[in-house]
Amino acid sequence: MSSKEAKTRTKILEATWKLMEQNQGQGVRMSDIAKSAGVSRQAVYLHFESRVDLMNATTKYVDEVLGLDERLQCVSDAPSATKALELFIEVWGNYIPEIYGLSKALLAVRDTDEAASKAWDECMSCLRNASRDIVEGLNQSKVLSSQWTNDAAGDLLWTMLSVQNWEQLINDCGWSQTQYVDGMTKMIQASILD
Amino acid sequence: MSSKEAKTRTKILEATWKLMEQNQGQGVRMSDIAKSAGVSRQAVYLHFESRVDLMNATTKYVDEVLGLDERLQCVSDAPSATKALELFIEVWGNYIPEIYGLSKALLAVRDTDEAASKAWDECMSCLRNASRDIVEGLNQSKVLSSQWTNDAAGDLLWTMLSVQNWEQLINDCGWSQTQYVDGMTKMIQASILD
DNA sequence: TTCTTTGCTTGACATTGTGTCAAGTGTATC
DNA sequence: GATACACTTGACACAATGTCAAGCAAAGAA
Repeated sequence: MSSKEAKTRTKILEATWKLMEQNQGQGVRMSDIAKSAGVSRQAVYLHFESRVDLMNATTKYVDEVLGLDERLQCVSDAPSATKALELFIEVWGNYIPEIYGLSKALLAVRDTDEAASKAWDECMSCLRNASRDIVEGLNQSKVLSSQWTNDAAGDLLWTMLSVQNWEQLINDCGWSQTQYVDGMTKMIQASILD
Repeated sequence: MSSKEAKTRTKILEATWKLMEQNQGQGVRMSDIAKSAGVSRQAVYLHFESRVDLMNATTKYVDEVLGLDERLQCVSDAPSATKALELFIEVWGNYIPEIYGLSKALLAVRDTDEAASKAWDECMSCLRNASRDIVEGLNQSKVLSSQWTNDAAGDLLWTMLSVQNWEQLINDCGWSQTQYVDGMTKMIQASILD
């Protein structure tokens, strides 16, 4: 019964995800995760090498479950490049709250751990590539502001849509989710469109 | 000789600052700081309650030494609101690299420690107020884009100028310092000016 | 049914870094 | 010479990660 192993693994991943979101990525111990998953602390170490390894695996797991790629599908199907930009901001902007806790946890260890950094970058590269594609589309439709190169506009778009900016506007400035999406859309349109 | 006490205190603060910048705020232990300051580890605890207390004190110290307020003086003296915006972005943008290491360290503990959060917010409120003032000036000069309220534009300006955005553009996107200042200026002008 | 393997448990232990405590040292000052 | 002060020294408590070895219970093979 090798499915038992997989089941336990999934239980641990689910518990990790849940706790990370509950506590916004802060102060979640290995023993908390084990308890929440209904297994011993050591069982966690039988499935994952270390805390960082577990977090990376959880990131991958969450990514599969939530399916950002599929959500971004509708962006590719957009009738125009400008509409694609709008949809992109909306889809990603509404995705952030779902992954916020885990993101925070990953970002916190990113600086001290090479593997975590890689995991985060991998996750982000999806967004970065999407940003580049959008900008490329805008450029081909001749609506990209002439003051930017494709690369610069892509970097800016990607940076503006960072989890940290979302966090700052929502948490520190008290913006609502709709305010965020609307505001970001207006701001980005103003800065990179002609 | 109460000046000896102050001297030791300063030595510790200087050592903390130096190590934080050297290691970009990561993996700096109390014993490292003590050794670098040339005092015993316990001496550090005689001057500062805890690690977080020390970091907050260092933040204050650095703030005094570098004098952001004075640097921002030239912004107030600007001949026009639009020029003030330009100068603001330049002064702050060039200030970031000087406080980057310490900022990272402070941001890292911000989520787990109330006192650190307060210290950071206090430091940021200076920038936030400046952002508000700039926007207010732009509004009075009738050059603020009509799509924003004063508050929203202030929040956006402040968010765009975050240390994290600087970090992402410089470290992840490989922008140079000049590219950052120029890019930010163009982007912000495009988004909040008429 | 018995034997073995597999997945997990249990409890002990090493390690690292923070923070505390108490006794001791050296040195200006009265 | 006595005193107070700033710091040192070394031991300790504590929390969290990660390791190790022995054991247990159930599934599958003989």
